[in-house]
Amino acid sequence: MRPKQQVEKRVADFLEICRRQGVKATHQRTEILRELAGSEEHPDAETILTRVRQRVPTISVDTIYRTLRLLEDSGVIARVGSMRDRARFDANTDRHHHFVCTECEMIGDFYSDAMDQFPVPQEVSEMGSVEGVYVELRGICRKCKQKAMKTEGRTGEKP
Amino acid sequence: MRPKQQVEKRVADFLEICRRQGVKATHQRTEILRELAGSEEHPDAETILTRVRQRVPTISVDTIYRTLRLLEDSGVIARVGSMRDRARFDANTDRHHHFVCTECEMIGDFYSDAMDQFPVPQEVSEMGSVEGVYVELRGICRKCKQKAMKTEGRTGEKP
DNA sequence: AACTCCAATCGTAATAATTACTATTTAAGA
DNA sequence: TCTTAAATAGTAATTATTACGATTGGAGTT
Ligand SMILES: [Mn+2]
Ligand SMILES: [Mn+2]
Ligand SMILES: [Zn+2]
Ligand SMILES: [Zn+2]
Repeated sequence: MRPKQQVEKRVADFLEICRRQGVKATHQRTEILRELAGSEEHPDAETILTRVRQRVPTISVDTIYRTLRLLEDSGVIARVGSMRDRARFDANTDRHHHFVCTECEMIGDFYSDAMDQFPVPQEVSEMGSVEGVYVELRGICRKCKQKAMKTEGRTGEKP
Repeated sequence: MRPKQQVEKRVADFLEICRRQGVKATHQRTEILRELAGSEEHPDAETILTRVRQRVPTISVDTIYRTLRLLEDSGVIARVGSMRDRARFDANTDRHHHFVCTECEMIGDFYSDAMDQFPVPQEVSEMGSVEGVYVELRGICRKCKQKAMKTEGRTGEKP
């Protein structure tokens, strides 16, 4: 849960962007962004739908997906989590990267100047122009490791 | 197109793995790997299907997807290209990373010791244990840039 | 080489995420 | 308040991927 103040700042910024881009600042859009901006867990579309429904009971899947695309295109949110069955979303616009648990799909943020300022290799410049870097560190999270330990113990040599 | 010699080496290695793991070295599996190992373009499942069909006309989608999963699980191939609508596959098992064109989805390999030996930040160690790094440099490839130039010229100020 | 057996394949159906359609509603400017 | 085009809700369509059940064939045995 992110601080309410920050969340409302993000929502206000979005309303300004709507005005500038000439798109309507609807209740649905506002609530979807508010939900995402308040979360640190990079939820998927269905999770966002379920949660926003508590406040806007008639909201539709179409609106969820359409709004997420709109927000992504405006640079207000990003899509994270590679090659999984479902997309995950992120309202954190600070330059950062992700740790992904391959077991439970938990996604955590981390920051690294070294990674941000990584020099683009020659061979890449020859392929095209680089506009963004996506880094994902993959492994097993604390929680899943502990769970594995317990399971191992249960099937172990104890009488 | 990768050299035929290298491709056949990869296929032979796979046949050995089949023997060790007690799974059957079928014609279909061999041809799927041969196709993928011979390509440098990180094809998707449908592309692989189309191409393998030229040599094995009756091969089914099920076999393609099932085999790709088998090869991935055995570490013979990898899945690349994040958060797109379809998965892309890679038979290059050398440690390397990718440049991805956001326009045409072209994927190119690059190598970087610096990126491979990157120290894992403290905050990540606290989240869990890192087992792999996935890096994607995103941008616009040469070909797409030239195409954009031409289109711009056509709609420009020339009489 | 013929025999056996179970894993693998084929053709097709099912699933699940995402996108599209259309009648209805609503944000926002006059 | 009135107007209007954009946005939404409810539902259907699309698309990648996975599952199913009948049939085939790889590979070990005789
Ligand atoms: Mn994040
Ligand atoms: Mn590659
Ligand atoms: Zn986990
Ligand atoms: Zn391109």
